[in-house]
Amino acid sequence: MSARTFIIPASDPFSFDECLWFLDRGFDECMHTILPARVRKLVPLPGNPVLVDFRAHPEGIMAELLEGDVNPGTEATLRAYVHEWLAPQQDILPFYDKLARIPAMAYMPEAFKGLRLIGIPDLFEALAWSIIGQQINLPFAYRLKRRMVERWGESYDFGGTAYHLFPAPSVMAQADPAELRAMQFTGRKSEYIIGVAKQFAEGHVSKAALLALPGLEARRRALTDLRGIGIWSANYALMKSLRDATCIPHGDAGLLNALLSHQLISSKSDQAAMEKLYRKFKGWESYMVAYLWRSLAVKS
DNA sequence: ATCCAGGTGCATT
DNA sequence: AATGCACATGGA
Repeated sequence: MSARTFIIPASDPFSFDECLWFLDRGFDECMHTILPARVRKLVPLPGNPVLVDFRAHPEGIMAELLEGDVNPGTEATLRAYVHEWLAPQQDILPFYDKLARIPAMAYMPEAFKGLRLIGIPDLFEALAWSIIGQQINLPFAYRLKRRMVERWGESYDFGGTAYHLFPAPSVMAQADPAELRAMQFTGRKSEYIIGVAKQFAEGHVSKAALLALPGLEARRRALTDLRGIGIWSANYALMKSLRDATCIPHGDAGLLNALLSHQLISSKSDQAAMEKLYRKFKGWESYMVAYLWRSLAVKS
């Protein structure tokens, strides 16, 4: 009999509460369920989805398998998944040193202590989500995602609560764009999502293939070659799914607002100030963005 | 009402 | 290479 409870160690500083904050920002999120001091998620281990309960533990995170079969490889795969999702073992102290050098951001290591960049391990999910979120407000984007997930994603009911997997590319590749359109996706977004799904289903795109490319620029190019994936979406997916540390979703509405509110730029077109700031976060650009996004939730 | 939302692709200069 | 525009709808 295999263990059903795992301790996933974290490197200091790590805050499970900050993870929960991100996962529970008041949006209609359908990919996990928040309970007091814990989050439950259907984790898509290959061929064997498992329902996992995550909560804080003195050493980091405690993960408890609530439903699903435990195989010899389950623990290792689950640990790898959590690393891609929450990165509890990433050493963020070098990033905090950089924050401390920017007066307007020097409060962040204390205010957001232990916050990690929360990832989206499934590359197709990250890309589809980036398409959904283009040029609309977040509450509406979450509503669209829920409609798509509930219509095409695998669903499991545990104790009266529905848990979902993000729809597989092979399923979305066969979807009728008119159905997405009827769910208030734009006609264009319907085409984009189904088109990207087809590229996955036909084997032209995969996370492994993207990782095998020689460098960031090649990866960016491979993504922006997809119709519907512009530079913003490519950088978003590289940051959230491949956990590339150096990606900035240039032009992002939230990022620009955060830069303005911290008076780090004088206007949304102040490219010079942006580049000057970004240079100071070399190697940690993605974390800089994540923390600026975090700051948006703090009332000014 | 009006403007802005986690933008992108395509047509026109 | 730069600029303009449609896309669709919700929230403030």
